[in-house]
Amino acid sequence: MDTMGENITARQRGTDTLVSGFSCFDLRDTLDCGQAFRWSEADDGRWSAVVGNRKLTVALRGDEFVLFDTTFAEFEQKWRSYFDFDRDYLRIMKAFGENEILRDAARYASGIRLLKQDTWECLCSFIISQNNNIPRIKGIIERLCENFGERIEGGYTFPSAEVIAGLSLDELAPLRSGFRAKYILDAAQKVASGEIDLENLSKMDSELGASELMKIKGVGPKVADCVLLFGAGKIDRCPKDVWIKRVLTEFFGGALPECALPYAGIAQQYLFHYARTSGVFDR
DNA sequence: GCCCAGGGAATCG
DNA sequence: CGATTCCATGGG
Repeated sequence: MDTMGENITARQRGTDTLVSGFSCFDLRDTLDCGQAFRWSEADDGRWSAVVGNRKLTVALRGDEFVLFDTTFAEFEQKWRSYFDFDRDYLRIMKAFGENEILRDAARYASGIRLLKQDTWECLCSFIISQNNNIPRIKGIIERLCENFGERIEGGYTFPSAEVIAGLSLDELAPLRSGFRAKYILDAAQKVASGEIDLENLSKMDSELGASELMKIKGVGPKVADCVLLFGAGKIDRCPKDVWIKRVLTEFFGGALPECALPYAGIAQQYLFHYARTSGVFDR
């Protein structure tokens, strides 16, 4: 099974939860690779983000992953699936070994894990991502949360579709999101009204889910695939952004190799990171 | 000033 | 159909 885990162990120590037994995990690779936009690193090496209704702070210490101010029960209920600890990344990387480029990319980006994010936040974030760069995407999302999210200890939550749906285009102006503001509004209205049911996506056929999502203005194949992959657990989706298109044409003759297809989303993450930051395309 | 950025809609031919 | 062009904004 592709969901078989790595036999990780988690235990509570004081107010923190400690996890060990995973094989592939690097915080920068995972939290700053462009799949999620709210994580940031502090001077002491800890990473923090508001996830759902609370702010979470984590760190990697040796071979242990620390979740601060977290109970074991909360880890089991929320963070275990958020950090994708029920997946055997080592076995997937082994499968990728059949292809040389994929093997290199997987080795280069081996610290990436897929984060299971909130579907609505994911939809909104990747609408904002279109024809945009990552630092600016982060800025727009930050302003979205500060302006319309709920104030909590240490930050702001991501505003609900219902809250956004009640706003006007003028009220979204402070985001400075450009032409994307009307897309954010259309997404919020379709979700809040129930016209689009994001909760169903994980159970739905992926192609059907994609066409549902593409009813939203500003959502095309790429954004839809990002929502399915990062927000609905559809591991076989491969969002085709400019980098992946370039990798596919220059290295793979247009499509991912057979060995990558069951985990196309993970291959996509490895290749995206590899293409963008390793310098393979520089020359 | 010019280019581009985790695309997609509108408008061509 | 496929191929261009435009879209707001900000950083290099």
